[in-house]
Amino acid sequence: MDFFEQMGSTALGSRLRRLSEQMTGQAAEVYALYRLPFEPRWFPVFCTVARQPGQSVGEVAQAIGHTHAAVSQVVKELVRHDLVSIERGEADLRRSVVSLTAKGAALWPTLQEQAADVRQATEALLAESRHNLWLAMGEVEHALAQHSLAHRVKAVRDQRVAAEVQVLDYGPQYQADFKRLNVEWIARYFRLEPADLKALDEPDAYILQPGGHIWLAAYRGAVVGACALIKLDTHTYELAKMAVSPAAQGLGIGFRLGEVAVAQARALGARRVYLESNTKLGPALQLYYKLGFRKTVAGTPSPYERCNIQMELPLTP
Amino acid sequence: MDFFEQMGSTALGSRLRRLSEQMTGQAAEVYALYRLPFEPRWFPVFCTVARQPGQSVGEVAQAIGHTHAAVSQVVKELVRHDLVSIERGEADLRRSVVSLTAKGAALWPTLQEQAADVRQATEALLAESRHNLWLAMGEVEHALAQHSLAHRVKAVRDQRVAAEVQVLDYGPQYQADFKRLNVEWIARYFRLEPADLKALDEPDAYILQPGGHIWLAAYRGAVVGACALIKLDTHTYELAKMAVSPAAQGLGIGFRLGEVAVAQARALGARRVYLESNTKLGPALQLYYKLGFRKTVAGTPSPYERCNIQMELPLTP
DNA sequence: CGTATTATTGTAAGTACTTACGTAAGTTAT
DNA sequence: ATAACTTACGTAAGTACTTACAATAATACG
Repeated sequence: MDFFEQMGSTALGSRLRRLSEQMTGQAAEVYALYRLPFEPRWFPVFCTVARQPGQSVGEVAQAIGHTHAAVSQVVKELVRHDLVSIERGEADLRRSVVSLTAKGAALWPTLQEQAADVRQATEALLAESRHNLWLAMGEVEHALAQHSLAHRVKAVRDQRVAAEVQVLDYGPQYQADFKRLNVEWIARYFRLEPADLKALDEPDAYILQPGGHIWLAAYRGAVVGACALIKLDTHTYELAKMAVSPAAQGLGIGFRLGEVAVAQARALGARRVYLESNTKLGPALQLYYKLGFRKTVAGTPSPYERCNIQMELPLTP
Repeated sequence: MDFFEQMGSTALGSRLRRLSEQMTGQAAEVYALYRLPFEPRWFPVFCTVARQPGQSVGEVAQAIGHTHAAVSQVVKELVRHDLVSIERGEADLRRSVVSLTAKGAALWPTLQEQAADVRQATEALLAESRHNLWLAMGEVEHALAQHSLAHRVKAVRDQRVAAEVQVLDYGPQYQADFKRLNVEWIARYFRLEPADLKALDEPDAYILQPGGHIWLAAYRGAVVGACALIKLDTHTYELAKMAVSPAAQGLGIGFRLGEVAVAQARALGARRVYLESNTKLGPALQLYYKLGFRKTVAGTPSPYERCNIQMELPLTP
């Protein structure tokens, strides 16, 4: 038990499960108290049917928030115990329309009475606490519907990672890293082309001298990302050589590099930033989209075979 | 979903379950986010072992509040994934001592980091709500440990039933009920004896005239319980002919009748109330005990074959 | 010292749901 | 009218635990 205390809310899911098991276990005792030949898990289905007979399996599932499969199974059991009966739908023969049998109808008043007692007891239980469990659950469900847990955790991690990621300006000492990171992904998805090697081996001559820029991203002592901005003409720069090592992908490093490059292009007075990519590279395209790039219709021919999509980001001065 | 709104807290268990499922489902997404080859359900076990290696299966189960069987299964899976290893205990060969493998140890820092992120995210999630779910769960768990749900529901029901149960003084119109209720249980557990029939057929002559009393309990328009007080001598009354119809048992009707009888005995100046019963009748003996009766050592011989236990309640004037 | 009891674990089966999938009935497009 | 699809349902299998039971080791008792 001390696990929960130590882990705190990390184990929220486990703890919810444990409490729900405790509750359902005790629910069985409650039925025993009333000596009803009835299992707790039947309650939602039975109750829904009793209140409004003639609903189909799917409708009941909708009402209680379970799957149709679960309802189907419970209904089967209820039929076995002669508490409900099913008929084919009149207009629609696919539907299984459920209604109470005489035995089920006879049970219903007692069950309602018991439900009222349970309700009063749980309401008293909830009222005992300073923090109302029922309302708290409602709030958490609502919050999770807005942003999933994964989304929230990602936000936390991104913030933590952001503090640890450094974007560095290019220097000759990074040429090897620059080449390694790009070769890594090009070789993984395509074939290295001569045009690649020229720029990767001599970034100074092919990128920086013509008025371009290169950045690298360092994370925990390793260089894990790279990105370049190549000058095409006075008003146009190309975002190229974007690479993040697989181990560091998903940490928002590409986005950070892209932001820096776009900011620099804007500072240099560019009217648009252009890029070429391949539709096979889903996550990369998504990143470009998030940076504001949109697909261009017609395009300049590319020196790279692998490029089958062109995007651009117009910059308003 | 409107089921929850309509049923309110009656469905507390179901709702807890649903929320916990939602949480565990999203937990899987979180692991995917970190690209860890790790399943959420392993977490408590793995974490416990990583923190303090060399614990046995039973000890881990104790720490995380699951059964040893669950831990055994998870450990088996973790072994299959080469994350932990098990050895026989040194002093005690029954114990399965669990520790991390090299691969498991390598995973641990990342997992810790992830856990810290999850914790921060869930804490922010909880902080968003006015009613703190974590604290509310703690309070409810505590409250349920004090009194189980069944106990609470029983209290509610007893109160409701008490208002509907009426204890009636005997009149000739109840002779048939008085006989029926007693014959019912005597015939069920034993054989009717001549002494029974005398008192049941002519309660006036055999119970009331000699200075005794008879009460009946009515519940929802039916007479469902009976009980008599027979005068043995100036200072001693016998509690007898206690009967509650099976359908109404467990509603505290016997206790109500017993209380009335004992109060009357006290009002009549009795020093003790005596009764005879049979050890086969467990619930009845429990009722007598709750009323304050205790087993007597030696006893007067009984006219009834079925009596093998005698109890008495001393009354201080 | 042998036997009865207790402790520790693993395995099987159950629980109350889920997801995945197949079948039959209905609906829409050609 | 036929093909292609969508919908409703039931069945099977999975999930993450549980309880029940069996096997083996340790300990207590006479």
